[in-house]
Amino acid sequence: MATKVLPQPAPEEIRVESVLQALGEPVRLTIVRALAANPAGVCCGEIELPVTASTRAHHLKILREAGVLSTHTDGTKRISILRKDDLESLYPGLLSGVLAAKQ
Amino acid sequence: MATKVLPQPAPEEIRVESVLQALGEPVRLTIVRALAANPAGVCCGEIELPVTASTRAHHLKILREAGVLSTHTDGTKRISILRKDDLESLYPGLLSGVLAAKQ
DNA sequence: TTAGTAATTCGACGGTCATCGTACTACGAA
DNA sequence: TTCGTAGTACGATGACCGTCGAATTACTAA
Repeated sequence: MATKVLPQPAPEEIRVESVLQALGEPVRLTIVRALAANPAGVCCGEIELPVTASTRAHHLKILREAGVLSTHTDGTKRISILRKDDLESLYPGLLSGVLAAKQ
Repeated sequence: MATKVLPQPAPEEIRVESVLQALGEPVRLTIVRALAANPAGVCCGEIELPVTASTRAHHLKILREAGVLSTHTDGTKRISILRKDDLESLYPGLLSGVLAAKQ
């Protein structure tokens, strides 16, 4: 099965303002927490969110373009994975600090 | 000289969404970097920013209400200090990760 | 008291953003 | 091919946000 990776910024293109802005929204933070709990990747639609499908796609796009997550196709589904290593090397401690927050 | 501390959230009232949202704005990130470089505190007006005084006050208020910094009076001036310890205990690594980003 | 300085508050304006519904694309199954 | 499913793209709308100028407060110095 041929999988395709959706366009995303290279590590050196990632800007911290964009990452922080992406993380500073409740729905997107929920997505990031779900991805962190599933290192193997999560199908977008499986995350329970209080928004419609189009809004969900909108948030995933913002997270992907900010460099927070990576998405690849898998048939009709799309699997998203947290770019944990890239973020950790760019901003060591940032992600773990965010995830340490009690919800 | 009597100094007063401006109202700010207690550590248990600080929400990670608010902190991330506060940090995810270029002007405010500049302020945080300036405060991080001066642990003793900085007079608001001394930070070079591409905005007017009223906008500067607006950003400082957002940072203070999010729990990112603390402000106390010193005569006509107001000294702001990064709440490094509070943030570090709530979100270990977050602040250092943000500050590690090359500008 | 008077003048001057540092900073905030208020109201307004323009731009951005989260949200939705609808239409559309891509893929798999029958 | 036809249908159903997963997801995206587009346009519209209402809310929020960053910015500013003007007015105001708080403090110091003369």
